[in-house]
Amino acid sequence: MATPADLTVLEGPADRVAPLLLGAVLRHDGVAVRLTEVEAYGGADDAGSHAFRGRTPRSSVMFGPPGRLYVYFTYGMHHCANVVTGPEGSASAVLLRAGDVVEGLDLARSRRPGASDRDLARGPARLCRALALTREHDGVVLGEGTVELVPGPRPRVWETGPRVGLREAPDRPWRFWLPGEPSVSAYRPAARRPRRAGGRASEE
DNA sequence: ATGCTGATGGCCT
DNA sequence: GGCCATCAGCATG
Repeated sequence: MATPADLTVLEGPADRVAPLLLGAVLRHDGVAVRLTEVEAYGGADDAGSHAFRGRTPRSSVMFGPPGRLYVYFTYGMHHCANVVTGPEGSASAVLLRAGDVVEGLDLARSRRPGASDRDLARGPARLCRALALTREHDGVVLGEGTVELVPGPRPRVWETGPRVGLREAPDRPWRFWLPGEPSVSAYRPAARRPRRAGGRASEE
């Protein structure tokens, strides 16, 4: 059994920690993923953060100490995982957007039927699926249970841009990724929902 | 390659 | 009741 990974890197604010997680390996239940794309959330004035309007049942883990997983459920079918960073109480976290499967390839394939290897963990919900992370893992302490995070060498280069799928704070370049990685998802501005045509003319 | 859209349910006002 | 830190499928160029 290996010594626990040093996670002191997580103690800083999310936008400073996020790029340092590029290249880190997250392992759970037979599959490990090397992170290639992440996003920072939280802090005092991030309108795009789940914590922006204060502590709620869903976001409460974000307000706790760094080194835990914050996993939420969205769109009625998808899970997304974050690593909570510091300082404690700042409600900061790094969303794990994409990675490469580096262990347990066959298991990951079986969890994502029909997906190409490149797509196995390309996108936050796909990454959770490949790693079998669900709301059951919300709040777990990294390294103490079945979820392990092993930081890699400090990345030397990365790129930044606006976060994906957010209407708020499109100007804040808090998405970080490794250049040239096939598993990095394409940028898409937040979809504005089509309102149902003009009013209530539609029937049921 | 890009673009739209439905699925589907928890979360929050 | 409206809004999603999304994805797959299908359409089109």
